[in-house]
Amino acid sequence: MNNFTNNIRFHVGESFYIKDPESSELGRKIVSVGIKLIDELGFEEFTFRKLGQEIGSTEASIYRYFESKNKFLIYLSSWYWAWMEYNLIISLTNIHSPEKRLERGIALLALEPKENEHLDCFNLAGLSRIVNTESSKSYLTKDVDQVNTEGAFVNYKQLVTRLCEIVKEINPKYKYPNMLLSTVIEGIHLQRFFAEHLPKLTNRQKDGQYIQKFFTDLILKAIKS
Amino acid sequence: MNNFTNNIRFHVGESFYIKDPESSELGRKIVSVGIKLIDELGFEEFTFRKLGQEIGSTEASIYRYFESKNKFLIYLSSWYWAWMEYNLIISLTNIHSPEKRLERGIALLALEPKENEHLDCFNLAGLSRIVNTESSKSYLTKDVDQVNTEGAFVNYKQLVTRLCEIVKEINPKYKYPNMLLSTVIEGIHLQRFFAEHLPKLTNRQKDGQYIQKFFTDLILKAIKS
DNA sequence: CAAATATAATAGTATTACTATCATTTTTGC
DNA sequence: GCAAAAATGATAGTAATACTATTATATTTG
Repeated sequence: MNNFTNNIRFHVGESFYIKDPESSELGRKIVSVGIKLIDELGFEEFTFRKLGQEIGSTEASIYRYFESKNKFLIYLSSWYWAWMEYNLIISLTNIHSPEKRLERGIALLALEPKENEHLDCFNLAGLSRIVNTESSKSYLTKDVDQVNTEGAFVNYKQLVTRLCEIVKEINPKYKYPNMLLSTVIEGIHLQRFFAEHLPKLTNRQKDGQYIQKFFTDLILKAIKS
Repeated sequence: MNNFTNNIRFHVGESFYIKDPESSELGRKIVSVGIKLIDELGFEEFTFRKLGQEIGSTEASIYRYFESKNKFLIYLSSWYWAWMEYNLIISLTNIHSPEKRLERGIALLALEPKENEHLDCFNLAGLSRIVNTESSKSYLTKDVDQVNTEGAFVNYKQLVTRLCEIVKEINPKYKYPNMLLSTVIEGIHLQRFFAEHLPKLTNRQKDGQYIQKFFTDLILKAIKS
């Protein structure tokens, strides 16, 4: 059914939780219902109070796991990127052509997990929607430099770096691999959002893979020398 | 010194203000100091109370101009995009080659206005930074469909449409002009932000024009048939 | 100059984003 | 099996936010 072993854990920097939520029943409930609530309400309307009520616990208990809802969001995003990197590694195993590797990478980034697929307490479809819509709010703030030094974005940067290496294999002279990859990743999120809410900013096609195709085409043409 | 006449006004949909801020001294103060405060504090920390104190007025008075700080942000963004469209029109006058037109369009989008340049009560450098960093927060919310029907994004969409037309001139068969342009516009904002705060996600170069060059290169390669 | 309108001053409400305290339950180490 | 430690629950409290309401005072306008 799935490729995961029971032993794998995705690492999130310790600055972003007070107590590891994967270490207790309550912690796992906070994560699973937290994902559901952010997905339903949006990050602005989501509060620890509402989450407490939903899981039959209290605000105070949640604060023993996470310092703030911003750190909770960073925690979730970081986990997501660690999980994506793992997926990437698996998806690229034994694929040798760098073009194929890059294509597969984009495909993975553009893929929306199936509803109800989950890994431990993480609902993947919900988490993917959250990262899509909410995660930019974790860096578009005045404290970005602070949380960055605490490691909020290492998992994300590592994934970008990994994909950049493939670009460099294809064209070592290409001057903008990091810009290209970060533009593409954020662009995928944005286009997914636009397709649903601001369709005049996209070119939706019957073919469900058009976002992936657009970005694959974009990236491959860009790095051709 | 500048190209603007005293008679030009940029149109923002009426849903986004209660009373036209350009119609009174207080209104103009709200806008000019509002821009300054959002720029300094970030949108999350910005409040009407702080703005009231800063301009020697009260929260209640500001609420007579704007229903909420979200609508204020939409107002500012809409004004910005109307202004950008006007700039674009001027910048493209008498330029006939569509490639040149597109290049100039990107250059304009990537340009950061000089400090202290302003048009009426709008400080352009500050407003540009706000649009860069904060404006995505006006659509990445659960009420995006509602504000969209009220016209929050018409000015933005219109600019995208205008640029798409140039793309279609160059290659009428290109399938993704809207995706390409919205990706590029948002990408420019993102890369500017990354250059300052998350440099590992960019490829900063000594040449101050590298963002513009990257996106021009990207877009022209993408639409080549 | 009266009437209309805009602004200021003040107060109030429900909610948020926390922190603090203390009692109770659960876990653990011996 | 029990005491000590740790985790959770229950409750309360604070400062700030995002507003709304009321009334008084300026300012504009016909």
